[in-house]
Amino acid sequence: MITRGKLSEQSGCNAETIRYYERIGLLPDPPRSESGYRMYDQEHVSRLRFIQRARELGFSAQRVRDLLNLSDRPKQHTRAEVKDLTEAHIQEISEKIRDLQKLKKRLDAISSHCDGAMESAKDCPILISLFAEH
Amino acid sequence: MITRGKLSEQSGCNAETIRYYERIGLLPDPPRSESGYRMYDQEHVSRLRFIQRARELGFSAQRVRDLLNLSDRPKQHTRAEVKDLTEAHIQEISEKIRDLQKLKKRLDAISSHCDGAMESAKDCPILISLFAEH
DNA sequence: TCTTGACTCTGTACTAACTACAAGGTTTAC
DNA sequence: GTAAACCTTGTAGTTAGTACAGAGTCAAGA
Repeated sequence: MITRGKLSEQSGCNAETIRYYERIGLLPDPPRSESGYRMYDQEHVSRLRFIQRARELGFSAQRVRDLLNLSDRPKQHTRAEVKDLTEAHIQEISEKIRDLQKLKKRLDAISSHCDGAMESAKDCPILISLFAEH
Repeated sequence: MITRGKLSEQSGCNAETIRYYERIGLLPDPPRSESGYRMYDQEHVSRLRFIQRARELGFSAQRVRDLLNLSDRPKQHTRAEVKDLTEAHIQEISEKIRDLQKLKKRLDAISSHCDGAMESAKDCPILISLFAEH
C-alpha cells in the first residue's frame, strides 16, 4: 500500500491529477488509513498507467472511461466494441490533421505575400487580408 | 449604430461571445444607449470580423490581441513583427500536425493487431497493449 | 519529548474560449 | 395594454487538469 505521493512518484502523474481522476471516476476511491490518507495498491497503479497511456494517445477522459468500462466488464463486451472506439478515435485524429493542414496552407499563402521589410505594420499584407471584406 | 443582436446576426458571431470578447479586451467597450444597450458602429464590425478570421485560422485570443495591437499602433511596429507572429503560429501548427501524425501511426499499429472478432474484450489486443507494463 | 520539515487532507479558484441560463429591464408590434 | 422579443447583469458550466490556502499527520533529529 502506497500513499498518493508515492503513486505520483512511481507513475510520473501529478499528485493533484490523481485526485482529479478519482473525482471524475476514472480511478476508484482508494481505501483510507486511520488518519484519512489514501492507500493505493497494485490495481490502482495498473489502472493509472492505463489512463496515462490512453491520454498520451489522445483519448478524451470520456473515451478512457468507456475503455475502462469495457475492460472492467469484459464478459458483457466484445473486442469489436473496443476496436470501434479506437477506430472512431483514429477517425477524429485524421480529421484534425486534415483541418490543420488546410489551415497551414492558408497561412502559408497569406504569409508568402509579406516580405516583412521594415515598413509600417499598417501596410502589412497579412493584417490587410485579415481585415479585408471577404 | 446597431445593437448586440444585430452585430451577432451580421457577423454570425454568438451574442454572448461578443460580450466575452469585450470582457477580455479584444473588442473595445462600445458606447451605450440611454437605457444601457450597447451601440456598435462600423469600426466594431470590422474589428469583430478581424477577430473571427484570425480565430478561424487558429490564432489564440492572446495572439489575436497581439495582432490587433500591431494594427492599432502601426507606426510603432513593423511588418516584420506581424510576419514573425504569423510564422510562429505556422510553426506551432506544423508541430501539432507532426504530433497528431505520430499519434495516428501508433494507434494504427495497435488497432491493426485486433481483428475485432466477437470475442471477450478481456483478450482484446488493444486493451492489453494499454495495460501492459511498458 | 519537542520541534521541524515533509507529507497529506479538504475545498476552492484558476486556466482557454467560449456557451448557457436566470432574473430583471426595455423596446416593438399589435 | 400587453405580449413577444430583445437587452442587461451576474453566474455557472464545459475539458483536463494545476495551484494554493489552511489544517491535520507523520517521521526524524536534538
